[in-house]
Parts: sequence; structure tokens; C-alpha cells
Amino acid sequence: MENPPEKTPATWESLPTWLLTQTASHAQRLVAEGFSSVGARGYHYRLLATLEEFGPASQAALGRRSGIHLSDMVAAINELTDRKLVERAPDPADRRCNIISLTAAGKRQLRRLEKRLAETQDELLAPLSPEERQRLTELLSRLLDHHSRRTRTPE
Amino acid sequence: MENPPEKTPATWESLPTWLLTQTASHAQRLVAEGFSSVGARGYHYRLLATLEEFGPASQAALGRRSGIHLSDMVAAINELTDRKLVERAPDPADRRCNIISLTAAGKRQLRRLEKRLAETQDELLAPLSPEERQRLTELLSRLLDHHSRRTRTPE
DNA sequence: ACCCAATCGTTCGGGCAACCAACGTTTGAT
DNA sequence: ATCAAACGTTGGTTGCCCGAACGATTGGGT
Repeated sequence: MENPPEKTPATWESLPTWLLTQTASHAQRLVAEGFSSVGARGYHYRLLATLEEFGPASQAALGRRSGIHLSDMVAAINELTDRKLVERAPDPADRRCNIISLTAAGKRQLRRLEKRLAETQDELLAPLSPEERQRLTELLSRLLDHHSRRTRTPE
Repeated sequence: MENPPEKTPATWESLPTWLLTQTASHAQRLVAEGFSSVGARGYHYRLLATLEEFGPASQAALGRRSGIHLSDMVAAINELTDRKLVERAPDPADRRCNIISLTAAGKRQLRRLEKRLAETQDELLAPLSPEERQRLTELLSRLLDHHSRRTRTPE
């Protein structure tokens, strides 16, 4: 999306969906860059943060809480265990389950990722005043709220 | 992202980058659904719209104007020619080039896609008042502007 | 007139986030 | 005891974005 050097003053450029997805792609790039500078990606942060917030859990529970698909958990957890940021232990009470828990190194890494993430927020919102930032997040929250309620089966 | 039925009241949920990327993913889903209901996807719309706005052009020029990578043009144009929405003709003046042009059916399809797209805007912004919609697009425009200027080499 | 750099279309490949289908193992409720 | 459900795992698919390479063709410089 950044490559093509030609101007594109096209019809769709002002549509909310376009503005949204485009700014989001910039945001994602910034976040990913921040994370990759410490050798991680989005899933890693989400998992580490979820682990700290809710404590050790099975892969399935972890996936539900962090919004990561079960089939993507395997690779993500593997990558984290390879880096010793997380431990995968069999659940003695239920042999189907692995219990994933945060290591000390994992906690340190989480601190680093949080720092990067905070910097990224600022980079993203650079051109906006504090009040504008406030309004933007408020509007986005409303939108997200509305649409996740419709998709997440109400009950 | 919509699948897991569990609540995820996690740390990062209020971060602007999260709100942005998540609402964007909802937006993208809505757009994609709208398009696919008439057998198209994003690239198709972008190409048809660009063709109508700028007239027939080579694949390369078309790609630059619509922000689609050259290497992705082949497949997209193939799909459009298969559906007779677009014509690929050799350029008599430059045998390296294909000249892509819109057919009547392509124009009709474009009208359909525009209609879907308009409906999608409304669906996306449903919970916002007209003034709020205005403010949101203005804020997003500012952000997008700022960040695309930094990436697109100024000159 | 010639050469070389640039452009065009094309193919193949990768990355990412999200998702789906299937399977064997294990569990728990009936 | 059985059977549905959950768990982890493997191996796909999709859409969008990007890069490397290559043959064919072109056009500018000299």
C-alpha cells in the first residue's frame, strides 16, 4: 500500500471504511515494528498479557480470552516456549490439557512490549491533540462495541 | 476474532491501536461481505472504480493508481476478464502494454458495488450521529494524511 | 546505429491475521 | 458402558500486501 509512487485521488478515498482500514494498516505496521524490534509479534503480546491478567490456563481458555483461534495457538505457544517466555506443562487433573504459565523472562518481555506499545500509541496519534485523541477513542469504542455485540452471539 | 465466545476484558482493549485495528477488521468484513454478495472482492471494486475515473490504462498505471501491487494485477484482471467486466487488449503503440478498459457490464457491476459500499458505510457507522460520523472521518483523515506523508517518499 | 537502463507483464514466493475441517485423545455426564 | 463434548494438533484456505526474478519491449544517450 505504501509502494506505488503515483497519486490516487480516487472515489473511495474518503469513505469511512477506507479511512478506517488504511489508518488501521498504518497502526498495525507501527505496532508490528515496535514488537519485532524486541523479537515478538502481536499474538505473543496478547498471550503474555492475558497470562499475566488471568494467570495460567489451558491453551483453549487462553485462546478464548485473548481472541486467538485455537489452531493458531500451537505455533504461538511454541514460539514463546522456544524463547522460554512461557511454560507448557501437562495438566495432572485433565490429561487433554496443557497448562500454560508465564516465566520470569516472560514477564520481563511483557514489560518491554508494553513500553513499545505505549510509544506506538503516541506515534499513531501524533497529529492529534489530547482532546481529539480522547474523542477518537470514544467514537471507536462505540463502534467496536456495537459491532462486537452483533457478532458475538448474545448468549 | 468473532468466534471465541468468552469475554476478553484485557489490558490492551482500550488502546487506540487496538480499537482502530479491531473496528477496521469489522469494517473490512462488512465490506467484503457486501462485495462477495455480488461475486467480487476489494481489488475488483478498486480496479473498476479507477478505470471509470481515469479511463483505460495499462496494468502498471492501473496498479499505481489503485494502489495494487503489480504482481497482484494479473490475477485480479484475469478474474475481471473472466466475468467480462473488463477487456484486455494489446496496446498497438507499445507492445509491452495491455490496455485495460471497462465494459458495459463492468460499469453496471461498478454501480452495484458502489451501492453495496454505501450501504456498508451506513452499517458501519450505525451507532453514530451524523455529526459524530463527520468528526470521526475528519480525525481519521488527519491521521491517515500524517502517516501516508511519512511513508510515501515526499519527492 | 547501437547499447543500456527502464518499463511492462508475468510467475513464483513470502508474510500476516483470521478462519475452517478433521483427527485422535481424553473427559464427564448419563 | 457409551457417547457427546472438549482439548491439542496438523494442515489447509482466504484476502491483502510485498519482494525477487525474468523475458520482452521500449526509448534516450551517444
